[in-house]
Amino acid sequence: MTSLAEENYLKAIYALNYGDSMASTNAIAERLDTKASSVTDMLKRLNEKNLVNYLKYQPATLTKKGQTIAIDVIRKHRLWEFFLVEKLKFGWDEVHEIAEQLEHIQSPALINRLDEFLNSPKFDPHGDPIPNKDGKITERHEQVLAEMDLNDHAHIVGVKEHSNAFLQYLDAMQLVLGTKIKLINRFEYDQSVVIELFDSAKQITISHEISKNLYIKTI
Amino acid sequence: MTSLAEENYLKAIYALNYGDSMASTNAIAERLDTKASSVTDMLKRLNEKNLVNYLKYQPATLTKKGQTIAIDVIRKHRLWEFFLVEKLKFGWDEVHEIAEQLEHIQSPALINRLDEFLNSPKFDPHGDPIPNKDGKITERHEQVLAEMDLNDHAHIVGVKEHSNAFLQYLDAMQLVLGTKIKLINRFEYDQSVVIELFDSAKQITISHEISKNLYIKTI
DNA sequence: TAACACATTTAGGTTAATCTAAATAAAATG
DNA sequence: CATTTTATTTAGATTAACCTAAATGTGTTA
Repeated sequence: MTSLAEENYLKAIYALNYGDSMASTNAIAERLDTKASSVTDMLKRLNEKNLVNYLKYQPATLTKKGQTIAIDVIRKHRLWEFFLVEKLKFGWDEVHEIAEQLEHIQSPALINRLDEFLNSPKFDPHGDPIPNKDGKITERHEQVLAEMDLNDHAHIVGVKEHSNAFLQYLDAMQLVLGTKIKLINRFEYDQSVVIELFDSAKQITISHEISKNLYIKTI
Repeated sequence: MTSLAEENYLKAIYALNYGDSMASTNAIAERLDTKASSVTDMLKRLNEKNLVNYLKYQPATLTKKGQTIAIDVIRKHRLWEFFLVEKLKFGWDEVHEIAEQLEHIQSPALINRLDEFLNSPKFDPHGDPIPNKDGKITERHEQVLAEMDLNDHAHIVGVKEHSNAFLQYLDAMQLVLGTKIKLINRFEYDQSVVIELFDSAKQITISHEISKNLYIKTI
């Protein structure tokens, strides 16, 4: 049995090992808002339990067992987020904290039934893929709005940033998932872009900071 | 903030103070499957936090604050049970353990939206009343099948026992909530009763042990 | 490569929640 | 009502998860 704290460590280590980043003691500590010494403590325990590969002074990685648990927690998190938005009508900026609690409920039957009830959604409200029952994740080699070509058409399919401030900005700009856009112009000066929203036929300007964090799929 | 353990103690004390029973140290220990010394410890802490009235060697009662929390946890438990049965299609004998976990999720917004989503149900799948947002419980001065008069008609509206064995027995006998029955006969010898099920027009015999634990409402 | 900065670990505590064993109070009984 | 039984509390440990402060290792730079 894995405790709530352990699950959070596994999730953090999983997330930190994405791309070229590593799960160093300090990185984990910052992510979990705790102290480095506490992390060392926990890494030893998780290593003992065969959930984490840990050698003094080196970044941690997940064992097969640890990864299975981490992905299961992520599956639960994203399924609950989908439920909260689709069924309970929460905004996509309101669900993270609640899902952080719900993801720790231990009941395979519950998650299977929830998945069925929701018709096995493939993506959560932020466009992140929901791992399936066997832990398989359909990783989308996403393209980001900042890399889009002039005059191309695309759908918004996800966000790279998950902060409430960012999500609320997108809401205000009507840049929700599924929105169809066209790239009208890009300014060399600051890499800001002008896009057209198909539904409203409006044109808006977007900073590089924003366009870097919006996943799109060209049509 | 109240911890998971504290919430479970409050719930136990609330339940044990029902009717003429009392929340003695031993009674709480048995209910929570823990040791009496642990209970004494916790009672001191809860008393310190003004959630429980506790004097050495005397049974505990809840303060106003403690009762509010206990009822809120019960509200969450029963709403989740309703969700699990109505939406996720669990059997009424499968939901208790899952709801024991879900009841500790802290998010007033979540419970309000869940309540709305479920159309503010008044009773959970076992016929127990669901406290409303203000903590008000519509206590039904229930009559039990064992006290029913000959030839009277009634609906089954709840169970007094919640064990899986009992619920599964009722399922097998088709004695689910809402079932319409008529009392055909009562045997003085062992207080067993013969009832007729309206839907199937079948007659079945039921032991006193069962009829004592089935709430009914006469028509 | 010696010295420094920074990352990490160790040592030693703390807190909530539990336990066992021993002590004490309350209740029951002859 | 004295004694025994039972309930409850106290004393002292334990465990997971955290902390602070000190020590030590690693990597970078002069």
